[in-house]
Amino acid sequence: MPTKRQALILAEIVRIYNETGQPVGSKTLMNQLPIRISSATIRNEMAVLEEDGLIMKNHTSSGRIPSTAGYRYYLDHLLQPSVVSPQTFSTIAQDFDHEFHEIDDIVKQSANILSNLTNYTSISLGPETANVTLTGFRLIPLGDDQVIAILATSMGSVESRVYRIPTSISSDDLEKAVRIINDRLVGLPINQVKSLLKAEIPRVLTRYLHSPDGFLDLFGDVLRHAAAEHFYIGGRSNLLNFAQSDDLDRLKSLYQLLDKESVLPSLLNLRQPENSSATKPPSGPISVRLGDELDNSLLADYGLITARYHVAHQGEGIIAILGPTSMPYSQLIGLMQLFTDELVKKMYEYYDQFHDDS
Amino acid sequence: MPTKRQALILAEIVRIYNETGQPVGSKTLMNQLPIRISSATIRNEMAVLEEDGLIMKNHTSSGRIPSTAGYRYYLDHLLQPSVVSPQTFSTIAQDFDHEFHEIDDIVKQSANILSNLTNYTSISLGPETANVTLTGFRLIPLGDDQVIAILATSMGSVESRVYRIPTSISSDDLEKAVRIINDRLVGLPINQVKSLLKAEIPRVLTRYLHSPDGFLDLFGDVLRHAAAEHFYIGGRSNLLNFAQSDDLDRLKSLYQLLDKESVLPSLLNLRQPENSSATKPPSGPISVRLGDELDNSLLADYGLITARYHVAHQGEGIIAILGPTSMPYSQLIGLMQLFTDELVKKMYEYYDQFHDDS
DNA sequence: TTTTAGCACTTAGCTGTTCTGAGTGCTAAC
DNA sequence: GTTAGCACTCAGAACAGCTAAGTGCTAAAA
Repeated sequence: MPTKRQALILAEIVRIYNETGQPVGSKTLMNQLPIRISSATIRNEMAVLEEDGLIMKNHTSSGRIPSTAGYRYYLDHLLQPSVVSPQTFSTIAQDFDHEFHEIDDIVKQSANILSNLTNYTSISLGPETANVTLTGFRLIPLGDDQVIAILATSMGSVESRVYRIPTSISSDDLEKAVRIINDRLVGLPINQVKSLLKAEIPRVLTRYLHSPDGFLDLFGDVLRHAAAEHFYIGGRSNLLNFAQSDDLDRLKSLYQLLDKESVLPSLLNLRQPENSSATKPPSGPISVRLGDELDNSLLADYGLITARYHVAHQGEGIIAILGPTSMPYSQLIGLMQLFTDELVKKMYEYYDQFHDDS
Repeated sequence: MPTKRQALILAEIVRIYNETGQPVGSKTLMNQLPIRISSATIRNEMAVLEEDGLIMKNHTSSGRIPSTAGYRYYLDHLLQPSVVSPQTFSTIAQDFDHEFHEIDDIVKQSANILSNLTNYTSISLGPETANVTLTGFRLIPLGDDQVIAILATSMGSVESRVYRIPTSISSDDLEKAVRIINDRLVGLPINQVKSLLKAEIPRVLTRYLHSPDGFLDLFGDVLRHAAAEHFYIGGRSNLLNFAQSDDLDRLKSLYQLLDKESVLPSLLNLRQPENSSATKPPSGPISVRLGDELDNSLLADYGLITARYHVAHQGEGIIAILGPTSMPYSQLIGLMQLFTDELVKKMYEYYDQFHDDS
């Protein structure tokens, strides 16, 4: 536990290091600190901070930079979000000023706006599909032997995919199957639909249809796509802004990491393993995880600012900023608060068009 | 015009430089060349090649590397495609061994396969939509006041998008409008549909509908999306493989360039300005353009291998490899020939499912 | 007990020098 | 026309010296 003065010094080191990118020495601190103490005193205090593992030096006679633990302490105890400038505010409002046809377009656009605003990479995931229900399933024949399968959910999201009609199944049977699906499954949560699809539905269909397999594959496929979480990543190329030029290999791996949809959920701390007290979910709508906490060696020098937002009747969405450990957290967190507010507003605007009954 | 021996030396320089990445000196050449001549003779010949602008040196006493003009000459006169190894062949066949539901999935996959195979970045564009016709348009109501608009083309491609029903228009009118569209436009080439949409259709609709604007916007939007060329880019991160670590900024610009859909057509030499004899379209199905020829200062050190392929009744598709000026062209061109063959085969396989009448 | 001035010490990074290896251009002989 | 030989050039590595920034420690002052 650092003393109050030590904390002040730590905060100042974080601030200056963020501004300059250079290690901070005792003299610089003496000139910048609001209290009048000598550089020698600061050196003594810094020695303590270093013993506590909150700051470190690159070599014996260099200034200090915050360690990951130091950032952690700063984030937990010292940081206060700064207020966002009015023009930033109006930039956001302006960028969102489109008419969106699909919720995913909003999510996608949010990632782009945020990465433009911050010059970091951002990851956006729309409101979760947890308690979303199936509202309809259609098969529309298209020409010769193609159909388009359309699956609609209570979220207003629509998944449509094109299939070849399995030759094993008659169009009569298809109609029957669609009717059965709609009769039995509309109104149920997607997750339940998924599990029913494995057990009950095949039994029911076999009773009425000759060979239900082709249809089941088709329905399962479109369902899987509808239920999948779609992450949107904005400003990938911003990763190049702060990469040291000597680790192109790591950078490449990182790029490939972001393209793998499978790692993003764990990165954003979804699907937490149940009793892992090690990395417990951060509290509060905005949280920051640094280095090791991201559970990926590639991200040792990175930080992730995650903001969760709630959309009534829909669930929780997430938007995050990925950048170097040293980011201007104070500004960014202030920005994220405002940003999610605007994003949620836009989403309500979108949903209100449909669900006036909510 | 280099002599035969000079050409031999040039080809060898290209080969060795591609293998080692290092400038090639006269002694190395003496050991590698199939003919027995001394290093001094080689030096004399190289002096001539340098005068002709085909090779150059980094500094007074370094080995030679091929200049862009040298590569150009090599490509036009000396290169012969090498034969692809059987295991590469089977890798390609294996990677294509999926059942694809949409033509765009094949195009997308082709970009991924090619970039994995070559460790370069690849750009893929499906068969052009030039003589593709509209085969149907549907509006399917979804719940409250959403519709999904579906536009199908003779290529078997389907574009579906979700819209809010414009409040200005009654569902009765919508049905009428859809009927009119189908009666008048089905069977016409997409391009013609586009132009009719600007002139005739609005007039016709106004006769039958109260306020056709909302519908026209909607139809125009889905049409625009259906007619747009969708480029798929595979292996973006491979750009990092051969980037000098000191030009991160250029690299970033390049990344952003590739994300701009608007520059890709000109990069692939589509929509050639009519009388530009400067960069005349390269002949043959596979062509290579280098440095300046790409008309983009960011690409001064890059080369683009473009392969065109023809799919009967559909049009021309393009797939390209983007890499450094120094690529193993011999292998890559051999590979591209095989690859497009496989790709075309796959596409016929796909289309044959629908158009048995072709 | 805390703070401060002073000083010896450390280190990265810059500068300049030297040395070496690879390669060239040229000349004179073959 | 070809080759051997030689002087010359240049990048890059290795090394030393210097400077600027910063540290830790000690002893005196507050």
